Amino acid sequence: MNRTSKQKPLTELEGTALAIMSREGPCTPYLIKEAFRNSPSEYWSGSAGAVYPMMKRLEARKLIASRADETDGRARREFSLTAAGKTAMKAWLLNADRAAGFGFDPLRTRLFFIELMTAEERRTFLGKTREKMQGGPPAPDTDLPHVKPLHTLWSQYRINVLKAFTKKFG
Amino acid sequence: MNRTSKQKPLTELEGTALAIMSREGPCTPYLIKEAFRNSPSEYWSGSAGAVYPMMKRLEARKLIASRADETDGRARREFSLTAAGKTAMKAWLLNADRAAGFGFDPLRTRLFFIELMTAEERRTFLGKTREKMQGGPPAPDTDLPHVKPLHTLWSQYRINVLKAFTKKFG
DNA sequence: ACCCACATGTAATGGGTTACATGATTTA
DNA sequence: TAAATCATGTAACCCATTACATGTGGGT
Repeated sequence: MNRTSKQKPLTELEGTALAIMSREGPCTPYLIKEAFRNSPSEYWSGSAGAVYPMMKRLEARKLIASRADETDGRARREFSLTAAGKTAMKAWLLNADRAAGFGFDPLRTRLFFIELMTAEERRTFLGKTREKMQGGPPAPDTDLPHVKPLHTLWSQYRINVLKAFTKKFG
Repeated sequence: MNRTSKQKPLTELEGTALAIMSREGPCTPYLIKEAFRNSPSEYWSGSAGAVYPMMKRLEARKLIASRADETDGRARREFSLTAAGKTAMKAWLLNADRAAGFGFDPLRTRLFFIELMTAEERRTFLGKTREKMQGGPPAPDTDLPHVKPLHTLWSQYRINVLKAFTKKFG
């Protein structure tokens, strides 16, 4: 058993941050923070209090390395992946057990308790939710060819589950 | 503005716990804990350290009330919803803004970074993930007519997204 | 001049995880 | 009788949220 396999596994936040750095090249914690904040998912808050300490942790674990960048008056720090960081990122990314997990869905949770709604509440709830989902957050702005289709596919899938469920139990 | 609208909103854990109590009638924290633990989603850990303190919080907020139950030698406490608890539960359950949110999905997160995988890693990852999803957790055992279909529907749709994505970008 | 975006961080607080501690009852 | 399940809880630790603090640079 080598050293890396003894390391405790990355959290989803940490793994995603490493993946962003791998995609974007050297970047500031601010960019990472904004990437989370701009995510269509409310799960990723992108708060400074979460991101800056996490970067410190990742640096302490030597998965990223920083250098100061003083091209202008602004105090910037740029972080890049170390070799160990890339290995850890790959292990996180390719973790099929994690990937297969259900995660958390606020709609799914509520639909499991649909019997607690009256007929009218049910109608209103399903209608409103569908509206809000159809006018949901826009696809992220990127050049990568798979990102927008994935966003669309996922949004559509959730709307379709809601439609199918409504037909049966609405 | 009345008193309840000033209360800070329930977390998903708290809302779900109230919904379980509403569905099951008076129940022990142990039952609540097990309900979370048996959830197909890894998001709901169902740890004692999360559930017991939460019940204490909900009782302090007078959303639930407890009475001792000493029918046998075991020290049991049973909690039931108060009127305020039912109101709070309904507000949580019918929150369409929350319901429409993306939540968190470990597969979606990883697919957004598919370009960081080599062709072979991609094949292996997509294949393994699909297998694990198809042999996923069984539908919860219940008499409620909508629960099993919802579980099936959700699992199937998620597998279909993976299939569609694989066809385009695998 | 003023505001917004860029940019970095910390302090207090809240709450979840892991591990521990205890004891009764059921099942193999 | 030994193990698993029922049943309740706490303590130490970790980490995310909210709010605060500070300062630069660009646009109107």
